Amino acid sequence: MQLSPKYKALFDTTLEKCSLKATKQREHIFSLIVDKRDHPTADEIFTRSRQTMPTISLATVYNCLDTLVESGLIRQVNFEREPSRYCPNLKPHAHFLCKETGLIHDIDLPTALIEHLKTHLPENFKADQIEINFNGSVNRQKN
Amino acid sequence: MQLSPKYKALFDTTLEKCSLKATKQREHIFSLIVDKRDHPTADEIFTRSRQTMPTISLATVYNCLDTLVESGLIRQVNFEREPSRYCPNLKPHAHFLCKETGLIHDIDLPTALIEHLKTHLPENFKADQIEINFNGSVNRQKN
DNA sequence: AAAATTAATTAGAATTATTCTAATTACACT
DNA sequence: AGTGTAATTAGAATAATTCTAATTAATTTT
Repeated sequence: MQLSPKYKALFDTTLEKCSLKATKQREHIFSLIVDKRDHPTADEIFTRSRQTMPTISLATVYNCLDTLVESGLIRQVNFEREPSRYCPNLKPHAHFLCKETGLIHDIDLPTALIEHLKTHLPENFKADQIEINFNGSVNRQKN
Repeated sequence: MQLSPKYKALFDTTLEKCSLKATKQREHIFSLIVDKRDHPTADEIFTRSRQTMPTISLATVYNCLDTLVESGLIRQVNFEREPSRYCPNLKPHAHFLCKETGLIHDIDLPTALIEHLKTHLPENFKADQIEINFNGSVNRQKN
């Protein structure tokens, strides 16, 4: 539950840049997401954060998550009508939801490919963000 | 509110193939979505359908939408925490949400590009579906 | 054609994720 | 220490969606 110096610095400078405060709740939630990168929901994060910070409220969890997403420290992942999930991987990547396990997997994508996708937009369309979500199943590897 | 023969045939044969019934509620909702392709929400569809079919219930709208999505006649579009929207465009395409107008635009993409995206998946990942969502703004065209 | 079976629709209640509200707390700056 | 602003908190409110149980419609069997 302790941020590595690298992430701690990222956390502090990013919030600073957005003129937001680096509170202990925000840091705590960020560290949980960085630590266990399993794309938890707000509710799961709430449960986990309570274990070491028993006074934190669900509203704060939502507030912190929104703050972290807005500042660009984490990404919000949405699949269909499911609750939002959160992801600390800041490299360009897609998500893959396995319909059998319910697990979300990160799929690394070359930046060039993402940029190439943007070339299919009409000229007057300016994209801030692209979300690429796969649905399917992961076959157990033969061994 | 009348399906063209082409869409009527598509509707009938597709449901037939899934051994689902081509009820008048399902047809009505499908025709609304085909007719006004503005990516309406379930609630908007409910309001519109009431105008010509005043007895239809919201539950039926949801049921019919689920049925149409499952049978592949329409696509469900999800942006962040917003309510689901529905799209009759069956060609491979992405969606672009303009943060200024709130409008969703279809972005045609070559099938080859979609297929190329799949090549970045690990070998044992089998994708049924890919969803590509852009967020940004549409600049008014100079004239 | 009547009866039986099955699927679809309906109204309204229930659920659930998320947002809002108003009060309190924490921190930064004089 | 006192003031101002931002963040946190608890709990209520909202809104989209799903569930439940009853009714209706359609299809098949007798």
